Amino acid sequence: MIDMVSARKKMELFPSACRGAGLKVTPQRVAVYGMLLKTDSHPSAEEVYHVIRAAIPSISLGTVYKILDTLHNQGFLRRVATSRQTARYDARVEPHHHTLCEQCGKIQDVDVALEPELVHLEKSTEDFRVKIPEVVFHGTCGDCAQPAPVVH
Amino acid sequence: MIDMVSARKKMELFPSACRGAGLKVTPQRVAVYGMLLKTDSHPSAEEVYHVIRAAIPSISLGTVYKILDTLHNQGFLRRVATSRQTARYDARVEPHHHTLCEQCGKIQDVDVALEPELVHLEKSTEDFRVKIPEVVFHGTCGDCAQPAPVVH
DNA sequence: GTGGCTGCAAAGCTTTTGCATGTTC
DNA sequence: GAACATGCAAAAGCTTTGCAGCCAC
Repeated sequence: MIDMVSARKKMELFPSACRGAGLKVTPQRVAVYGMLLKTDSHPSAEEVYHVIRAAIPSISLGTVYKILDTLHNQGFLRRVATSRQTARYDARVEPHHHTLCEQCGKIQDVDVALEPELVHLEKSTEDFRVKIPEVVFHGTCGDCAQPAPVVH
Repeated sequence: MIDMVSARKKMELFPSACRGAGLKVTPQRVAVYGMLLKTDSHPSAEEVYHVIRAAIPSISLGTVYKILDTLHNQGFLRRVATSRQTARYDARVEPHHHTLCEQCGKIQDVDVALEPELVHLEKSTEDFRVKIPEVVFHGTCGDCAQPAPVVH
């Protein structure tokens, strides 16, 4: 479920945040960031590309990759940890966690704070600076758990 | 740090565990599994391939991929969650967690139980069957945190 | 002997790179 | 106008697939 208030705020701040980071405000960047703010499906680069093409038909997949990389490096986006080949993106940079369906790859948000344990864990990892602690719940989603339909 | 006692036990049980799962016991499989038991570096398929080649020069990369896939499907291996393209493997299937260096990709084990919180988290995710809860600590490892050496 | 496994090569998917052109500031 | 971003195409990286021959059981 998306927090539209927070999403709108981020969208409003985006242009000045870009300029503050030395990035130019292009329609492509705005569209990619806006799209990621409006979804909770943690799309891949390819999925972002297909959605953006509806609004900006001239955009290229390579540009989408470059934008995702730039926004990730600047901290506008998170790359969700998965055990698959394809990168998945998330504009919610606030601490939260994910379920990952090993069958279909679906990623869902898990909004549970992990404070007391986290402090403990961070202390235990000397020689490593933790930026984002993320719990990945590997498993099977509701759709994939259902018995396969009988084919006659 | 590797628990050699546990690793030796697993190696001894491997042949019968394979047969029990309907898998044949081939030198290639034994070598791949044995190699992963002896390391805590969470190697990629390519890295496994290079090590195994020293013992079995005829092995091919495709075979390594197939073996890793088979052993993962049968629960002998975990695929570690990362935010990179390359899959990383772990023969320690018992619950434990990882640090992930966003710079160099290094993965290290974090051995802290997460029991009380986990129960809480599992309850909170209806419609999803959790198999493995894994904490990924995204951040920067000691080597990458060091200031770049001055070049004259 | 049979079914499954290996080795090889080709193909597929995801991502990166280089460069000319276009756009933001 | 300068610096940066885009679009395009080629290439690189990782993984899967198909098939003939081989091996474990």
